[in-house]
Amino acid sequence: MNIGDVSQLTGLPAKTIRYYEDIGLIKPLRDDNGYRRFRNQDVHKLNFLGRARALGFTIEDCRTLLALYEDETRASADVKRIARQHLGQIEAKITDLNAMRDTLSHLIEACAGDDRPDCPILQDLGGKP
Amino acid sequence: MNIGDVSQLTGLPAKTIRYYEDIGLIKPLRDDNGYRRFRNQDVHKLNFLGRARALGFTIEDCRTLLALYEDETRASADVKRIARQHLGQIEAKITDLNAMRDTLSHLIEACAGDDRPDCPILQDLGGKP
DNA sequence: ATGGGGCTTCCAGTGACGGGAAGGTCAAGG
DNA sequence: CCTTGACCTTCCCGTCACTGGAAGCCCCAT
Repeated sequence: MNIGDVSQLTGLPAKTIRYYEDIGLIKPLRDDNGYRRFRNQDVHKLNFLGRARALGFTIEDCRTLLALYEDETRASADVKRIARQHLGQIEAKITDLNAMRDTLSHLIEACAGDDRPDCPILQDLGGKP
Repeated sequence: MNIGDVSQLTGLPAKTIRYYEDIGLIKPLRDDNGYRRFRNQDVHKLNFLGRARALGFTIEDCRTLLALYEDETRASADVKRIARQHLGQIEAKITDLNAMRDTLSHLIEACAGDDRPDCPILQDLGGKP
């Protein structure tokens, strides 16, 4: 399989697949013409990576998770620890964003949004003295 | 005022303040020795920028908001439009993160987290066939 | 005069790719 | 046989909003 087929199959852009090879996440073979040749295991790994990335894991987390995935003697505790840590970061980000959303939506509600210059949003940003 | 004082006052790193000058958000004066000399209006702008950035506005949004802030003849509708657009992006991100959190927390709950290799998290990432 | 802190500029790196150029390869159609 | 067009390759730069670090000037206190 060439990179285009794999891109179709996995939904990952060819650029991303090449990048994943660059950083050593996958190691497809090469044809005589220099084209990458992907085996089923490569496609499988790429699907794994796509799902892990969709859950927001960093590339380095993905590297570790993939290694654990391939390691038959892993301890599920190692996986769980990574996932919990990531979950914590997600929750922290959600908290931040919720705070931003609340502040912003209040300000937006208070703003007339007409052609006059008076604006609670700018007042707030300016330090509303 | 030198950059260190302003950094203290605004809570922004000196590096960030220099960066904001680089990209034209502020224009502090210069002393004869080449040091930046900040006026009150510069500090005020930096505080504005700090608050806008804390609400997650991009630098380009900040540039526009700052221009509106300084424009006595602005229409509050312009400000509100930017804020609403940003709010939409925040809400979209929250939705994404909530989905990730839900998926992740279910998987984490299902994972024993001991020294055995069986792991629903990896099963899911692997495509749980 | 020496030491230490503060200031300056400039260069490079971050994460996870995306855009685009320059050029090789392959199958089909004229 | 030639050309066209779709693929593929590598390489380099750009993204966003900074951050780190090096090399060097400036100023004040001891």
